[in-house]
Amino acid sequence: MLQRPRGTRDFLPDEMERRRAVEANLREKATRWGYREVCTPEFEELELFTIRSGAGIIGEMYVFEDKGGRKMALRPEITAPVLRMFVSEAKVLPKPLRWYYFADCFRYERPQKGRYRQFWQFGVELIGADTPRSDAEAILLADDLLRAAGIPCDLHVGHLAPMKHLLQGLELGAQAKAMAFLDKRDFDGLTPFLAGIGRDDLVPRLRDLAHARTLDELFAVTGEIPEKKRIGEIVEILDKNSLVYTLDFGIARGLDYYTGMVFEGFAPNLGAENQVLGGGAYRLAHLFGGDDVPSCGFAIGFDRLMVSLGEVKADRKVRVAICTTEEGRIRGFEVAKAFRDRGICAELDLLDRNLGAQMAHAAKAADFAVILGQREVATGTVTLKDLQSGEQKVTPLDTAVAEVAARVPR
RNA sequence: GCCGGGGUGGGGUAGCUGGUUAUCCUAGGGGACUGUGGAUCCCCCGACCCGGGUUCGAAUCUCGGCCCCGGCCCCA
Repeated sequence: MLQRPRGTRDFLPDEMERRRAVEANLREKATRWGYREVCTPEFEELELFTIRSGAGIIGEMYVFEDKGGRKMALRPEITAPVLRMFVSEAKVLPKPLRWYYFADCFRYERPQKGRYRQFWQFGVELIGADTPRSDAEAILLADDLLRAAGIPCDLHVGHLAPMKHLLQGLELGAQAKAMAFLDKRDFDGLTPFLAGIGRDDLVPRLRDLAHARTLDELFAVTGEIPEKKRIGEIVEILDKNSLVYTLDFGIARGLDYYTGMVFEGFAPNLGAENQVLGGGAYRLAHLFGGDDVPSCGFAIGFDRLMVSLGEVKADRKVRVAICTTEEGRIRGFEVAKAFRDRGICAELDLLDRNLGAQMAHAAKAADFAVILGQREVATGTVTLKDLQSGEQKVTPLDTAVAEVAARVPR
């Protein structure tokens, strides 16, 4: 038996229906906010990703050489491709651009709960806006999407400015390290690190920063900083919209291209990999040869979302099973077509089963049975049976179709 | 890359201190039932992850690999 590649999954129809149902909710919501779908290639030049994230990520990517000897990579994320696309063909579109994508990504990592080597992201990029309101829109949209998906998510919202303000005396490498410790809330690691460079005086203020849950607590730590007004405006918008969230100025997001507002979302039932959403304000376009366009975006880990949702059933479509005796087999195709033409799912028996066996099958898989035998064929009628109630009647075909159509939920 | 637990029909399992034809449930196909139901009864289909070793004999013991689950690291 051939095995499927490690960290990948097969999806049976039940699961695909669940995934598509959730996906449809996400698309619908993003569309209502004015976001439109974009799509980029499944693979890109390797450099696109190393420019953004450094050569260190090569070990965690699917990298290959194409027949022309070019270094390529399966996309490990979609923000960089989208910004590449923006720079190469959308620079002149009226700003801001509101784009979303739903697509699969590939990372060569050790699989664990909610982490696969092929996984799907639903992401949003808001390009060319840099105001408290654009920051707030991204956060509110993220919340709206997670609600649409049915996930009770714990949203953490922060801003990098306060942390950078406190760390401004340190050299860049030390700043990055300190931020990584803070992001993990690893004060046991942070303290000796800062002591090692003679700055353990910062530890108490950093600790207070990471624990600040209100703006008063935040600014008590940082004092006046240039971003105070902007952070205040973001928070005001979130609060006026009754958003439930946690202020968290310990978020560092591990990447240096984030420029200001950052946020993350955590969902239950996920074990060690419980972050389902991450994003913030960033600047990337200049890396791909464009102007330094400010952007803001986030991505939702779709597979984690589905794991967190657990066992939910997608609504099943109304199905009609056409059950025939030998005399009705040919007419069955016409009858099935009449239902299909009205948008109703209709299936025929293909196995020469006797009527009893067809009915038994229909009872498991369908909502209605349409019985076609010698009598129906002779009189040009059908027998429509409601498999829930057990009621049945002999009617003309279009009456039967209309009756079933009336039962399809809209 | 590291640590722990696993891998038996499509799904779930018993066996696993080596020994006839590998257990049971479920799903699937057929029949009892060529004009009507998910019940019942009967039949059928279908599995020891792969490879080496020990042995008269391996699902069982052993080694390696692959994969799965959970965790560490990482997490763009």
